[in-house]
Amino acid sequence: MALTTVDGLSSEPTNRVARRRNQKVHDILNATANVLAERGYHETSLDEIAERLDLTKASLYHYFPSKEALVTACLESVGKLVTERLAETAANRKGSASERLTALIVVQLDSIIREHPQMARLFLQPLDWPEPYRERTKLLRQQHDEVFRTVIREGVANGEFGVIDEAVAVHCLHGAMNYVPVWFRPTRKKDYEEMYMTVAASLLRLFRSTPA
Amino acid sequence: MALTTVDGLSSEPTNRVARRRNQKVHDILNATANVLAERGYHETSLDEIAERLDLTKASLYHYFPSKEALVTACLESVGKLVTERLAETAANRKGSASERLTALIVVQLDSIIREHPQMARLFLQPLDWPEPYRERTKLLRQQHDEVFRTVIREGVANGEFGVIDEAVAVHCLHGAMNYVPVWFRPTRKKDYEEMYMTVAASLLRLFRSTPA
Amino acid sequence: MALTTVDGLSSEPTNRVARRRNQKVHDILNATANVLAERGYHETSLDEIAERLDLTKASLYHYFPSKEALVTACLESVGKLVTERLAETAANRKGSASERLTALIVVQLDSIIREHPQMARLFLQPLDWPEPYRERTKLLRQQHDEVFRTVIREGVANGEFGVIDEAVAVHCLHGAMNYVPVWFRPTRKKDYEEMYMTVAASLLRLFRSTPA
Amino acid sequence: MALTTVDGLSSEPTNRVARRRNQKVHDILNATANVLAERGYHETSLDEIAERLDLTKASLYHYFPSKEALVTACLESVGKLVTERLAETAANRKGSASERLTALIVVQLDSIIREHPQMARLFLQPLDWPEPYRERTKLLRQQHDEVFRTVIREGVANGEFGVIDEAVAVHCLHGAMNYVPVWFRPTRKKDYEEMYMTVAASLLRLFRSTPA
DNA sequence: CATGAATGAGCCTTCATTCAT
DNA sequence: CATGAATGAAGGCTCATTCAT
Repeated sequence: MALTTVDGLSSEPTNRVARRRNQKVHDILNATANVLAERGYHETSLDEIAERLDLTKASLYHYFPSKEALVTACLESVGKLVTERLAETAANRKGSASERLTALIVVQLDSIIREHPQMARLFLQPLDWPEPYRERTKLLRQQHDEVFRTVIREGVANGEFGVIDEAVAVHCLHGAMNYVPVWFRPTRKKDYEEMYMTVAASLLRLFRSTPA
Repeated sequence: MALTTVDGLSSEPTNRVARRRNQKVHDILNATANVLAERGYHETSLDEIAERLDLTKASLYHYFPSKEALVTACLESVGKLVTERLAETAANRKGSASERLTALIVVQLDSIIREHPQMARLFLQPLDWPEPYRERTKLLRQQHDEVFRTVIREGVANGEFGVIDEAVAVHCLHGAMNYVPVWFRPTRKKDYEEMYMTVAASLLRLFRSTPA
Repeated sequence: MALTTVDGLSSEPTNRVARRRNQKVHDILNATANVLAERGYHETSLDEIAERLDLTKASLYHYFPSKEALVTACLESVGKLVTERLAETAANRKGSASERLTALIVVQLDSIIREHPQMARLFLQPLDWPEPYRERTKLLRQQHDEVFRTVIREGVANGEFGVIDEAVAVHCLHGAMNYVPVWFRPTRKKDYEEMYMTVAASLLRLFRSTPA
Repeated sequence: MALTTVDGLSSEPTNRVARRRNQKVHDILNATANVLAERGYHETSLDEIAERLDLTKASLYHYFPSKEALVTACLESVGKLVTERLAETAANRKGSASERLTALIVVQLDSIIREHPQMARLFLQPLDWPEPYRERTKLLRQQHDEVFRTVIREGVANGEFGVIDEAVAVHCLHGAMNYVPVWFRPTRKKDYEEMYMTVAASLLRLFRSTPA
């Protein structure tokens, strides 16, 4: 499974040494994301991450002080990426709220199914992660939520959407979207797009205003 | 092993012994469910289960041949309970499909939030469980799904409901419902009922037929 | 694998209770011998012995105070049986020493291969048994040896046999005989008799006096 | 009990790290061989091996992935050593077949009694080892056998030896030789050599051709 | 007598973490 | 920087043995 890169490192390194280090950190986060996606948190061992990088376990400790720090950094980096991609989509103000929400849903589904499968685990299954991670991932989820909330509020404001309880509706949207990887098994490449649209159309009904 | 009794006295002791054993099995499954709910599968150790029962780890092996067997029995026992409760609710044919689906959602939410918090993990998070459990829990989820599907089909048949894709809609319903424990934090007892109704009302929109 | 009975209990029990107990002890020793023969000492658990008797592990402790006592009793009982059978054979004074030694070898081979396979383990592999057994089995081996020694001495006395060192020759005989179960794999029933005779003929060469 | 070294590592290590590792592996195999020889397979625990090396059990897993792998490596390394020593002896074509077979027997006895007592267990007692080992040790025994067979065949070819059944005779030879550690208890150093010669002389009678 | 229950000690194995080189 | 080595803590499982009923 080829995943896109994962960390958000961007600030230009001051010198070659720092650049090298940043590159390495980037590689490590990438490998971590892959293992996390394939095996799930509890089956992820430092040994496996190190092996994929042709490194030793001990070397990982030069870049991250603990497994927790490594995994947290990985989650935050992936989370940031996904949220940014969503934010870009939301920033395009063209089209109706429905169209824009549909676009967000499609982006989210593509993220957690094809780009960053580990995120589905993160969003969906925080209960199964060890305590230390829960607080941190909560923040990630909130930022992520915010993007959806904005579009939904605009839809409500212009009468296109109508919800009983905004917070609840957003949570339901979230639960439904992140549950997709559990049941979706594509056989053809085309299946992805079809499923994205079907799911989006279904979920839009949570928000569309109903005629009096 | 029953010895042939010479006198006419029926052998009650065997019965009492069996009852005792059943009680103990029941207690063990209960303790297991609790630990599972509190810690999640991967943090659940036989030692902790045993400790809560004032037993040693080894004693658990008198009742279950392995951790896998114990957890599986626990899941199936709770799963059966939940599904039965749902089935009872569905069996009550009074009211519209909407009313009955609402009732199902409320029962399900109450089950996974108050009665059997460990079930949320089961329904929501199969990806993070070790391989041997996935197949078995899949069956449980399917039986569970079936109850909802039946009511939804009836709603569709009588024109009350209209869906784009039944399977997708049911999956979305499930994802949304089982995600509730992740975000819901009640402060007052009354909160539960309110939330149940709000969530149910929101999710019904996934199914209600929209006017042409 | 059906083995013949194993203990040497014979002294007439004084009453019915004692007779019952003796019968039970007899059964237990038999079952133990079977499990020992099939699994070897280290794979033999009290649970398996008990199961074959439709008893519980705890019940075995009514008859033997420990696993060690049970196994020891079993070994001694089987050992006695085998030695007695050998002694009977040796007691028949007809024939040359060669003929009589051949008969002993055949009896011994039949004992450890068909009748009491567990004995082969005992005679051959005392090194792998826990310390407490070694001393006790040593005595058994000596008694067993004695039967062979007697016939061999007679052969030496009448000039039929000639050995360099009697003790060494007897040990060699023993090692060779008890090693047979390791390499012998019969395909037809007839194979047994053929092998017995071939082995006996080969081993007799250890003793037959050589012409000057 | 002091044993000679045990592994066959010879290819010069490329660097100091590799050399260190090889040395450690060598030490571990040695310690394993010692414990195996003293306690037998079933009483051999990783803890005891580790303790003799001033290591923890976990450290052993840096060198061998399992107990089975460790023991197997140990057996193969010792087996190779013994077989090589025998092969060297057999390669010396000087002398009659009798003389050469005598030399082989002496080497074998010295190997299993003084050099590698654990080997006696291996050759003698495969029945008591867990299944996974049996196949592997079978091969070792066959290679080992082959050396003896070659010399015996030569003796037969030149009329010096005459056997009823070659395979049976070789098996008897093996059984007798490997049984020696069970009964031999030396009191003086000189005893070893005396016993070697006595046993060899006795066993040669299994093969020497008898005058018509 | 017989048994179900309970246990303590022991075993193999895994893994995040530390440290000297 | 990188690594091989080492480890402590923990986990699942087995089994001979004890004991109250």
